[in-house]
Amino acid sequence: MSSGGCSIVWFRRDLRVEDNPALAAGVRAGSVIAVFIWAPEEEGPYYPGRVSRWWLKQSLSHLDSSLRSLGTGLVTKRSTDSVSSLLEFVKSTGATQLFFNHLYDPLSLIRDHRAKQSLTAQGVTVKSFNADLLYEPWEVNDEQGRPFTTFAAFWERCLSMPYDPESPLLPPKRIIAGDVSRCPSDTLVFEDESEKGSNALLARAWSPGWSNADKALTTFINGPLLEYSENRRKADSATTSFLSPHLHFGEVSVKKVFHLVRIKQMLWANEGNKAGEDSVNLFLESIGLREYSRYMSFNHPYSHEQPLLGHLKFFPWVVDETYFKAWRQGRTGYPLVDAGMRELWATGWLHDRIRVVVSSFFVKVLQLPWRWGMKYFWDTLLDADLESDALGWQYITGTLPDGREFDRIDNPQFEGYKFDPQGEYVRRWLPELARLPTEWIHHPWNAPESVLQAAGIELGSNYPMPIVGIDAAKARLQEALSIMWQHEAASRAAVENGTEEGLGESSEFAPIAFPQDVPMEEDIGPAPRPEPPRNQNNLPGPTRRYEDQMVPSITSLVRAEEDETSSDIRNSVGNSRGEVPATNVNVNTREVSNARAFQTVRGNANNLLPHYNFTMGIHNTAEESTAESSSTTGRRERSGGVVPVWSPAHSAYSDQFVGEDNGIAASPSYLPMHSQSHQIVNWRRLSQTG
DNA sequence: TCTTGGTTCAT
DNA sequence: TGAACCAAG
Repeated sequence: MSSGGCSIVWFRRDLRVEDNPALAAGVRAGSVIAVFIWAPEEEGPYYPGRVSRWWLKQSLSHLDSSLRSLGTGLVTKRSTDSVSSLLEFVKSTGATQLFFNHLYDPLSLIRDHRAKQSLTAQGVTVKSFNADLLYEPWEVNDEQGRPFTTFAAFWERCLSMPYDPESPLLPPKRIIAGDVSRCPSDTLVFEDESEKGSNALLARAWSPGWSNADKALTTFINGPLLEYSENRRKADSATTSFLSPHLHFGEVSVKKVFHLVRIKQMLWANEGNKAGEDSVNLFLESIGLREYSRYMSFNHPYSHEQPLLGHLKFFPWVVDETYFKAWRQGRTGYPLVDAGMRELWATGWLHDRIRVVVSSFFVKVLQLPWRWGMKYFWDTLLDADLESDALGWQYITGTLPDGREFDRIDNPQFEGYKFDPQGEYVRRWLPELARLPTEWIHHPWNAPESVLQAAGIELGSNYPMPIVGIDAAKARLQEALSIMWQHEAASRAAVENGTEEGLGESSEFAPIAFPQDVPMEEDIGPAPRPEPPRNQNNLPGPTRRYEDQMVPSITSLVRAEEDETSSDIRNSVGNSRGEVPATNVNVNTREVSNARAFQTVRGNANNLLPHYNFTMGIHNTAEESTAESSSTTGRRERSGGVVPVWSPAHSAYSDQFVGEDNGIAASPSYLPMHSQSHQIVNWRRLSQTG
């Protein structure tokens, strides 16, 4: 490759030296300057939560020492604008190349594209790579060359691709250090004083860093993997892989995971080990879901803030901060839900099953706006991952074509006996119920008074009554759904009659703000109130609001002319969905031709694009561009000359989903108002078992 | 072997 | 709720 020039390797969520194509490219090209830029403000509302920042800190120092032992250190920079920082790096080091690995969340897609353009304009050669997925999103398409819309089909295709995922790369043997004398590292601050105490506990349970990730992987594959299928019903986390935070920060490569698991798979298949095979399939499926989350994010950049199926726009969410608080604190009166929420609160971790239970309860029983829940997960989960969490919440909320039906409520009582038959999980996290016999552990409200007394429980006092009855919730949900469909129909009619006036302007559909700061209070406080009062419509619930809530809105859109209520979810024809922000204007020819492999973005006057504005006060790149989908079946771009630009997804496909323009004008800047909401968890109050 | 009714489980 | 699976007939 290149002639001993100096290259910058930009680390992000690929904090490993093994199987890191960007690093490998840098090493191949000559001397390397490894950089990490900490610019959390760029993430807008998704400023990483406390536990997540703790992990990042450890992981970076781990990476730094690995790099040092290979010959160079990690240069760290505090910044509010990654791209400017990169330009400064170039200036102060004379680097002639930039290498990095792809990310697929909307902000990264825009930022990385901008980085590529700015640096290219300075004469820097920029190359980017796939280090996060088995296959790039644009490689996986159906027969017609369109993206899949259901997970099963997507995953089946992944597993039967005509070519295997690339084999993982070995770590470099050594790295020639570039000259960094003129760009000293900044000391990055990831935690404040108040967070240190809580963070200290994390180190007991977790070991961030790529080589630890590697150990965790080996341990899992040689141990719990075999029984993964057997154990999946248990609420207890002990049998999970514990890889998700490692994977989130790219400490271990998915390709390597896949590779090693496949080896086991063949082994077990040869032995006729049925349990092993089942387990492998199941585990790979969860890897597949992670892939799918990137796939969805790439194809539908708004899926973290908007329902993909349009009718959900019209769901009348219950806006009740008391409910929200009860849920966060694990005081809903449903033991399984409460145990889960306490575990999350105390450890930043939750078994996947229980994530489904608590989020489903959140959306269907409490009928709180799903993005509140998603934001809370973001703030508290150790493995908080925007794409995965968005997929999960959309699944629960029934806004995916293959998601759960919205109108079926899972009963936490029954789920309790399913996932935690002996009540051990509940007893561990809800000490106040520890003495309750198993017979009543998942429905204490039915227990005879004498039993409660013997167990030292006073319902409504030291453990709450159910915050909402399941029957009441069912009725309320039916009601809400019928309202939703009415509105949906009305809106559709309005669109057809051309009388559509813009729902975004009606106050009824105004965005629902995230509750003012939601710190986890020091004390748990009194039991939440029981049934909410009826409102003026005689709905058995408190205030409802329409429109999907605006909570963590990364971007705000100025509405494109015609399309915000193309809420005909499945069949509407129309080409006006604006989902492609900004490829830039000055795309050089080579890039365009490469980019076309990704179905990229070029001029077509028919497509109106919304103008994209970052509202976080970080940048203001209101770029405009037009889009066209080319039907190229994705050509593989192994050495990656191109940053994946936002995929324009086929209109035929996209029309199944709500237009990714929600018609809501600028949201109030979220971050300034809620900058504290991530530092919330209080450990000391909770039992630390195990 | 084909049917059927009961279970289990949803990405 | 419905598809997929399994045991008994």
